[in-house]
Amino acid sequence: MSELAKIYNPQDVEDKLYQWWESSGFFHATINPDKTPHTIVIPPPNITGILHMGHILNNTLQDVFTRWNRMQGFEACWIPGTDHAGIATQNVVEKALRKEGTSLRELGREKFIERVWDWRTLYGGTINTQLRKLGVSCDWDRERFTMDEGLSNAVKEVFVQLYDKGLIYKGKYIVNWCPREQTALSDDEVNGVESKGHLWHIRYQIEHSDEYIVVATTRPETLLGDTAVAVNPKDERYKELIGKNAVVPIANRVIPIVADDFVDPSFGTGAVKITPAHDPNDYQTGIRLNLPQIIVMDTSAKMNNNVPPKYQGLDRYECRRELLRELEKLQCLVKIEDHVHTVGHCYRCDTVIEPYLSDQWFVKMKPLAEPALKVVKDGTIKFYPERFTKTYEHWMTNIRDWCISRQLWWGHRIPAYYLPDGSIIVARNAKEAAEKLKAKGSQYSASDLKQDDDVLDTWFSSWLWPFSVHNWPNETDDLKYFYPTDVLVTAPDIIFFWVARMIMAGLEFKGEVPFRHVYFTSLIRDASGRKMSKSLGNSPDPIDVINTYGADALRFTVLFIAPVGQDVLYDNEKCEIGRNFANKIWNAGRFLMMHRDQLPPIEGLQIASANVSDDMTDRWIISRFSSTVRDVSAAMNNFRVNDAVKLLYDFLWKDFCDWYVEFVKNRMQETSDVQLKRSIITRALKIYEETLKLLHPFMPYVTEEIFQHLSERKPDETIMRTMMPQVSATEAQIDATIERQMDFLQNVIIAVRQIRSEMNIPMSKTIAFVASCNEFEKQTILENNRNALQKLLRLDEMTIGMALTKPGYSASSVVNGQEIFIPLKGLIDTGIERDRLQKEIDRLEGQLRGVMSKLNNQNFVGKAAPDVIEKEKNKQQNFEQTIQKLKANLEQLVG
RNA sequence: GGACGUUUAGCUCAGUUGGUUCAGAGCGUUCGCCUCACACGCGAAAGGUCGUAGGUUCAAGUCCUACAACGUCCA
Repeated sequence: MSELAKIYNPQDVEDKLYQWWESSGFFHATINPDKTPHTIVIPPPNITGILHMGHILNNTLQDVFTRWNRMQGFEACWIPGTDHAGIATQNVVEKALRKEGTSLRELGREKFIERVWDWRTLYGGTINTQLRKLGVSCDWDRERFTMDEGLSNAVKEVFVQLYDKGLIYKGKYIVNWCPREQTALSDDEVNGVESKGHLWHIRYQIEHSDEYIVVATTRPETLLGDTAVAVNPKDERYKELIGKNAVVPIANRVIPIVADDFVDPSFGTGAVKITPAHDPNDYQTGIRLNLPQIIVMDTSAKMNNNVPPKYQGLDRYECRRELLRELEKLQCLVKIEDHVHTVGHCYRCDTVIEPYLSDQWFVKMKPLAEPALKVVKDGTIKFYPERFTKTYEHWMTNIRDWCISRQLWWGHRIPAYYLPDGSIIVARNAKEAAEKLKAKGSQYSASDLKQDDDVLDTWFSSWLWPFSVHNWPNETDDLKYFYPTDVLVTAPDIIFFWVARMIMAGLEFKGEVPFRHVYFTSLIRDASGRKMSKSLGNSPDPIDVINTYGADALRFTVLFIAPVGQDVLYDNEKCEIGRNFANKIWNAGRFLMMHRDQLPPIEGLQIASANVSDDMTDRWIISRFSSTVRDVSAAMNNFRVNDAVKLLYDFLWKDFCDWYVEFVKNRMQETSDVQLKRSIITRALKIYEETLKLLHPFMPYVTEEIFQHLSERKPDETIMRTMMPQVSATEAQIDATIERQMDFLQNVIIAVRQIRSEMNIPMSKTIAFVASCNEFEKQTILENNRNALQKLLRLDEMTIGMALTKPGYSASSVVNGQEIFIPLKGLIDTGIERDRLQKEIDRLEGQLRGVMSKLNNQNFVGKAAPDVIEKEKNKQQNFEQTIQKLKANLEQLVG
């Protein structure tokens, strides 16, 4: 056993331990019928991603749950993996191609996809390498990728099943189209951004008349695709015009003026232009009123051949400018108002979304949503914090169909095959498609089949993740054992994208919920509350933080500062909390081991039991430890990780180090009995070791490192595979009497320290101590701890007795009814002491007044519970007695 | 516009079922200490009419209503 450094240095231990853990297979779970599994699937990070602070919190939590349950005796399995991220990955590789002077069109589909796989091999594992630095205990042998063969099979299987059930359909629909990515996006992939725009008032001439109708629009360029003008049927202003026709300026197309309840008479002019092919609301109106749909843009949001030649080929915004200029010239532009409205942006590239009419594949969501809503409502799946169930319910009851096709090459290609006559065969693969074709007795042959060019939304593979990782639809042993999972840890912003859909998929395809608990993490913001983003540059690199403070420090800090369900304001400096705590743990162990190793080796010594001792401080720390086991376990069972971390911090730092270790120090000095010394230190080390186990899930490295130093370990003996202290085994040792007695002793010590501090008596000066008790029990406590008092308070003289008289020139204090005197002849400043006593008297008299106003209130005495009244009476008595003593001391001081 | 959340010490936050000396912790600040584990430390102190206004109750930081500010999601 080597000497331990004075300060814990994470750099010396982290990589070494992680390699040992991983190579020893400690993270690996095996199917074990004797154990209950505890499974977590990682929210698979994007292969193009690098580790950021959000991942740190999320993955620390998953590791905490995994390590905690592993040490509770479960067969804990945390399945890692990555997500192929269609748009993001295709973008990254396209960018690389552009640098090389080529493009994906030039390469062609097959070559391009090869290039993406190459890229993935080279860079796709970055984030998992980084995650290892955090200390995560993932079962890396089970690592999966959403484009792996097994997962692809799951995707195809699901597509076919849903299609056969009539839950997948292809249709023309107005979708969110990203002109830059050249793909449709689901509603959830669009961010509404509030932006300043204008409301242009444009007049349309009434056909065969000199009259006009003025419409207000935020998007004048779409007027080229207008197929109606709509007004509210109740709007008196326009009643006469309904049924007449208007002429679209510039396009000079004649369109009807129609009535629709949807129109808000108070908005703009009360008359709106209807462009069914370029606006989702207009699309609905168009369907209702059977209006034509004129597409006026191409997929890049450039104006197409359906507009007058002068505008063809213009970008939508150029077109807007040109059009406005022309309208002004024609005196059709009546008014321009400033207008703030929400504009959809692509969540990947931030380009303004163009609502666009196109052929897409959809999943009918209603039938899937109903059972998924039920399991959350009835508590089969629990959300933490619970309030997210409301968000979930709201979304699930207003669910819309899911657009799942994406116009990309990178992803799961849609398993739909077309025949020259336009008919569709949906099949798991080309061979099956050919078989189905044959079975239909079609005129066509297999060579006529052409697969759909589009791929599926990435989430269409993610929603299967909890069972596709086990190669479903094969009923593998892993699937049987490890599904369903226990807890999902994720961010609330993907509750719709992912969580809801996983629940639907689990129920639909496995007939069972995919997880029982969903823990929604906080959002990490910077110190001034801004979201962390690349463009702001306010996002620290977690790897730098780990290198500076240590992984344990980062983990612990993030858990310590993350309030449940609230955003976290993070700042690198806060990692000092965790770093200092790790160092505290380290030094406590170092100190105890130093003492142990100074003792001569003794044969055959053993303490009867770590939890049996006559010593009050031993019994106290055992009680405190047992309370901590109980409370931490309860917190973990309720997913209150933040509470667990604080309980452990307080126990180790305050109870164990500040008090217990200080007592141990004295007891070690007090005796020369080697046997006794060894028994004291062994017991302290035992409690310390058990505390390390409790701490291990939160701070895996420092606890393992010390664990290895604590005694000779077998080569494969690791703290992460030990058993956690169990509530059932410890709770009988919680001893309220001992805790109360210790509390008194601590209060006495604190009182004397206060006097020292306020009287400016340095520790280099010894003082005398007189305790005048009125309770025998309290006197005994002090008697039994003479040595500790003497050492901790630096006393040269100690008098403990019942009803003693106050020595002259003394500072005084009343602790739990017992009087403490510190004779300070020559040192005492009566002014300071008088102020001190008066202040305490004032404080207590204030408290007493509060109590008396209750007790004098007939309503209180008449209506409050008897035990509450009894407590108030006790308080009154205590306050009065203490005040009396303080006053007496104050008078004597003056006299 | 709708839903949800937040508002407690200079800062960041605990405070569960209304009642225990309930007004707390960490950081920061001030004072004193290199006390032989730790200065990434030890000891002590100052600091808040618990967002505002009402209400319920013997009793409200805690429950109810309205309002304000901020935040998130949805339209």
